[in-house]
Amino acid sequence: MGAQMGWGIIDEGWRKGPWTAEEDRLLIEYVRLHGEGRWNSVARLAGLRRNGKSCRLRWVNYLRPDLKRGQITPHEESIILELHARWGNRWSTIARSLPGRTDNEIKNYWRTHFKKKAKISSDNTDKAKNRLLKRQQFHQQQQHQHQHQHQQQDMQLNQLDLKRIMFLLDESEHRVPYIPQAPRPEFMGYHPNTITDQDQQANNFFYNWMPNGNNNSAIMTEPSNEEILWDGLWNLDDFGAAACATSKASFHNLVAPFC
DNA sequence: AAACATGACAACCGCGTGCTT
DNA sequence: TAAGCACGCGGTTGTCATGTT
Repeated sequence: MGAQMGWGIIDEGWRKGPWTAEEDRLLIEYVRLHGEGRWNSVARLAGLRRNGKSCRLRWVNYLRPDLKRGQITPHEESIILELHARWGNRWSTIARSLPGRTDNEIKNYWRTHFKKKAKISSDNTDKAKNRLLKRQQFHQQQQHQHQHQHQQQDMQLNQLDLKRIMFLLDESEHRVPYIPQAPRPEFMGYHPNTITDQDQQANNFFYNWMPNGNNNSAIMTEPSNEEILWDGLWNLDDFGAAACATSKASFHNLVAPFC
């Protein structure tokens, strides 16, 4: 997609656009030798014609060895939804609760999977929002009166949420033996139709770099009841209704009071 | 079969924050 | 204390793949 469409161009001395396998190799080698950070030195020390920002992004989002690859699992999905309900678009905060997932990945996932549903339902939920606002105003008044009490309660809630998230993740780990998939060339940002021997070589380097021995045969178990439930919920037109429907399970602390 | 729409994802950009000098 | 720098974050854009008409 790149060069012919204006990508891969040199801008003020810096290369832009999709990364090549060779660039990845150089960056991985750089981090292996010097560690993360000092991204602005990468160009000089690693011989890359990329600015520090670009290098950091590539490392954080694709090359870090602890990254999961492959589709977001239903359990991760439920966690994303729950944490987004709590924190909003604080993707990095959400990502911290999902080991191996990046803020960029979660952000993209949210935009493509949830935002449209939310938009569709927004018209239907305007009234609900008004109710929510009124309740929040009421709640704020209460908070003035019992601020100290609420602070303590919030701390307890956060701890409970964290525990539940960890539980969901644990459950997920045990039920779904997740095996990170080797990324397709296009996922790596390379041009699938123009992969050279050098690219292939560097790609092999990447596979060896990734832990747990990547292969493409992700093992999936039968979906659990909860997964089926969530799968069904995504198909509901009224997102708000979905949220209320799941209040017992995942939204207990978040939306149940307003349903 | 072609045109168009949508999904998915990589990458860039601008801004805020915190650290260093 | 202020200025400069590095880094991180969230929003946005661009491109290809896939599905639909």
